Amino acid sequence: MKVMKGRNYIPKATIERLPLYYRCLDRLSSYEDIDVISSKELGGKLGIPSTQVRKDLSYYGEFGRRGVGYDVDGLKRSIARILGINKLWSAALVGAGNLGTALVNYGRSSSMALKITNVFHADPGKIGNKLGDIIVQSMKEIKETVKNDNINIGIVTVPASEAQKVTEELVEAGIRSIWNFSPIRLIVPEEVMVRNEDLSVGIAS
Amino acid sequence: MKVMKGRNYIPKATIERLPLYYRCLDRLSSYEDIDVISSKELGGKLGIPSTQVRKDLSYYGEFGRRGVGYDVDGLKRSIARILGINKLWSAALVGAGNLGTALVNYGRSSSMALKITNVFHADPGKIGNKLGDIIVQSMKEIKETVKNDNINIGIVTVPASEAQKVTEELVEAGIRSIWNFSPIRLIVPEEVMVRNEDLSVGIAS
DNA sequence: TAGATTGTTAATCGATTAACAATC
DNA sequence: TAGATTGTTAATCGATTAACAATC
Repeated sequence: MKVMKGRNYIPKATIERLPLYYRCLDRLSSYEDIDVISSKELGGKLGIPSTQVRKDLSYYGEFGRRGVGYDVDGLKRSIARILGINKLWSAALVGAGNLGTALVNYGRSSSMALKITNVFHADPGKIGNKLGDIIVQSMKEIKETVKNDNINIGIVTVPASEAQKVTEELVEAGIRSIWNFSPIRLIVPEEVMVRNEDLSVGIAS
Repeated sequence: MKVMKGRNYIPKATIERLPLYYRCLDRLSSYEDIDVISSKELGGKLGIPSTQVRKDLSYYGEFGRRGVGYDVDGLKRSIARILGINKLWSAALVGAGNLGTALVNYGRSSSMALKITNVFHADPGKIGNKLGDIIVQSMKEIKETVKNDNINIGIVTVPASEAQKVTEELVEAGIRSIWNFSPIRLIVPEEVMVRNEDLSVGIAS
């Protein structure tokens, strides 16, 4: 039970902070034109103690220069490599409602780790419409599109009543990772990964 | 710095598990017609060790019967009381974009622990529009409305560039809990609680 | 050199789990 | 009574923070 912990164990909490560092650095390099940042400054922007920033990074290597700080672009690239953000994952979103539209917009503005390449919708009235520069497709095209375009992730933003059906279509089309925004627990084969983002849980604390 | 810990400290992790227990119990009593459940069974459904279930609950009181288990309905109601799910919280949403609209719809259909009673938007073009049966109000009215209508929670669904400004207005209006959907970390006075629901972090793990 | 800041070790703090008496 | 299961204490495990030598 305490076998195999090894020297190379990395805390879950650390892994979850990496995306925060990444996005902060991305913003710094894009909009603020800052070349070098100290752990204190980076932490300050995120509400994380400098000592924790350094500890987190130290699990993966030495990225800073003592007495100076971290090169923003360099550290950004290093974290990208750690997170596997280099290869952008392709995602198909099902449900071109308000939430779907919001997510597509989100994806354009901020640096998501995935790119929504296709949008599907059941209601024929919406098919052919554009969300940003993505044309809404018919559900009938899911299977072929997922295969041809090598899509890895399915995003479910349909009403609860349709969520399970849509999920099954995604799985059948070959999707193995699903990001579920509907308030129901999806039933999927074991090999399919579901991440639930149930907004209705809300502030319960 | 280690002052005031007191006997009545409750771990953050415990508090975050309560909604899970609640929803599981709710499902059990609604659909499965189960009256009594052991910590082992309840934990099993959630992937949580029985010993942790018992410890979590023990922070709040004694809800079970030794040798028997927990009364499903009774425990559900107890947790509801702890979480304050009985009294529905009122929330003001700022930003009547796609995400804001999606949340208002969500709130109507599923059982959120809060009710969105007002929607505000900066762009004058949208003021007076209806989201469901809520009329979009001008930002100028925030302060007065929050006070008159006794609103507890602010939901921020504006673009990143506006989020901090909007937050300050909410805080000034007397809001002490903020649910932040913008991708930036909000700066707030110590007494204000922020829950970040940053969708752009996405599937990064 | 003097000041700044990293990377890392050790100490502290917080959360989980094991063990078990109490009780149904 | 025998078996089951709670509530709680103590032990363990994991994460954060303080402290500081190394180094720019």
